[in-house]
Amino acid sequence: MTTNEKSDFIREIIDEDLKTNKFEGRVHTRFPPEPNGYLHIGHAKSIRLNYEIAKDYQGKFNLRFDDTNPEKEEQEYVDSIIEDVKWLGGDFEDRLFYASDYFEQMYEFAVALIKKGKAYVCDLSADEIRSTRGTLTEPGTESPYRNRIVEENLILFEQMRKGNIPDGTKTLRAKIDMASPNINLRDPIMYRIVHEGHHRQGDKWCVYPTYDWAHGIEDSIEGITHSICTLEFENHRPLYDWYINELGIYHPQQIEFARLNITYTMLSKRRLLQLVQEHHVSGWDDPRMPTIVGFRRRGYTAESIKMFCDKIGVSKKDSIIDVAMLEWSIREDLNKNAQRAMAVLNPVKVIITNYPENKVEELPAVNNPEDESAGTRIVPFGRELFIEQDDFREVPPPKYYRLSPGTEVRLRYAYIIKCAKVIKDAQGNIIEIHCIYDPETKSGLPTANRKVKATIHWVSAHDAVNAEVRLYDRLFIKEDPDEVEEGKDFLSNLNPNSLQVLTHCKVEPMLGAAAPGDRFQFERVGYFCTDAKDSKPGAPVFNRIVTLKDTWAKIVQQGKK
RNA sequence: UGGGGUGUAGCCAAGCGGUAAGGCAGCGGCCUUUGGAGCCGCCACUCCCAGGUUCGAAUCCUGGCACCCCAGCCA
Repeated sequence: MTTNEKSDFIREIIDEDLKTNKFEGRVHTRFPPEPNGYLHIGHAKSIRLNYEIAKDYQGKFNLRFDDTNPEKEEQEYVDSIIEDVKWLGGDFEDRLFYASDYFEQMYEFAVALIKKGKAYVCDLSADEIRSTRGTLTEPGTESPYRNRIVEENLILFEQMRKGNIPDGTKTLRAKIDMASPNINLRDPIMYRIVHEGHHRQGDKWCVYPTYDWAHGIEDSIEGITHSICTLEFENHRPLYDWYINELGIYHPQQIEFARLNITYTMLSKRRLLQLVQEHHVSGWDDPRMPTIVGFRRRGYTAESIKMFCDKIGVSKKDSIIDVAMLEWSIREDLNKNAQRAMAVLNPVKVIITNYPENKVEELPAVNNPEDESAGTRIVPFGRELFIEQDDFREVPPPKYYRLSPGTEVRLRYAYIIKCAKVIKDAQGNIIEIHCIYDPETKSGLPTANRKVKATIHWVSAHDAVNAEVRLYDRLFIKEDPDEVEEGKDFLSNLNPNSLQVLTHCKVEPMLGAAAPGDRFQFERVGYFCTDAKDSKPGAPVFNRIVTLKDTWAKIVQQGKK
């Protein structure tokens, strides 16, 4: 096996099927979302898995909405899902399908099952069905309507469809085995009556198929070969197979894999909806959300998410991926591709007292040290600058390399400066740092190579652009957001500091013209993305995508232990 | 207590009877005009446990144990 050949248990199954010619050499996968919410990174894992498999085996990949429940589904979700799947590179070409387009066919199949004596109309209420289903250890009891004659079932089912039977009073059930150890086989419900408009079908239907009944039919109609889903559907596979076998239709193979979990991250659609509805976040696209729209607004690239999905692999083991893996993916991408810039988030003024009063120099700065073709740009330098408050300490702690009274640092792309004096206000806050520069140390000069411990970034005070910077941190303070004290829920694990807004940042001129969605590395700070909604020309707003790895922070951290 | 799954390092994950890949994290060092990046090195004498088969077992057999899923007219 070559090193770059992918291998996982699903591909092994496909290889075997190819060998035995189970599907005449075809590979056809699908991603079947229910349009009841926005896609999150867990869906990205599934999209990439299904798409990559189809691509690698020269097969096909479908996008199919599993829109069988009108009570929860909306067109807004359909639209966002299509956009997100495309953004993630899931190319379904012209194969965009809707389960609801198969409703007539499903209805006919149901009639066929009734005629076979394998399905019946049941008058039991939801409560009665629950109480007759039995338990995990005890068998259920048969419905008194189980042996209705075919003709009666046909008539009643038609009436259900016509809409003259109230919600919840009748269902169509498969006649399987009330004593099965697999509860899914205890006469499962195929249709329920729901008088609710459907986002695509309008009022055409008032009976809606359940997942188990619908899904295999959908896969079969589309000629799917490998129907890949998550582990919780493993118990449903016998039912998936039963329906298809009884119908005698083309039979795809269902395969289950472990869904994605990430530390400090909530990936439950229901809970993400709750975060949005209760305004714990600004919306589905809040940059702290693990949704695809959230990651996109935050500044994550599609490429980084693809890399992440490749790296985590696929198996049947319940797993929780370290969020550091995700952060690694975006740094890996942006280190190679992001334009560098200088931005001072928490500014303090530096005055270079021996630098001429009105002099301005235009200094060349490298756009990307990892990519020579990115070229250079010009940054203005002058007598008054802003530097990061963190880059100066009046009393430097051990191993602190940056500026402090009497020490020297290099200003990136400029000169070496030495701190001569600290100016404070009446409260003792540092308001100015007076330095002297050494003209011989200008970057590029042969005499510039004097070693100093640190290089710091800066922005010319005269030319600085004011910016807002939003520092995002993890949304939850616990690795497992669901790990809570008695009586509390996951909301108690929300990180109160997940968003910090800085409104007085000073950034280099080039950043004033940044377009929405542009990504930068603010040197020594992190990767940032111009906010697509709130950033304006001349008044830019930047989202922090991820920090740079910070060795100094680690030293500080270790010092505290 | 029924059924279905899963156990390889802190987190993922290869491995398919021939003597434990790789990545993330971590830890050293080198290099550096980003405390970034890069480079080098370290990081499982052992694969949930106990027996057995075998010249040889993470891989096969037997018996345990732990964890996850299932009692929606959700998907």
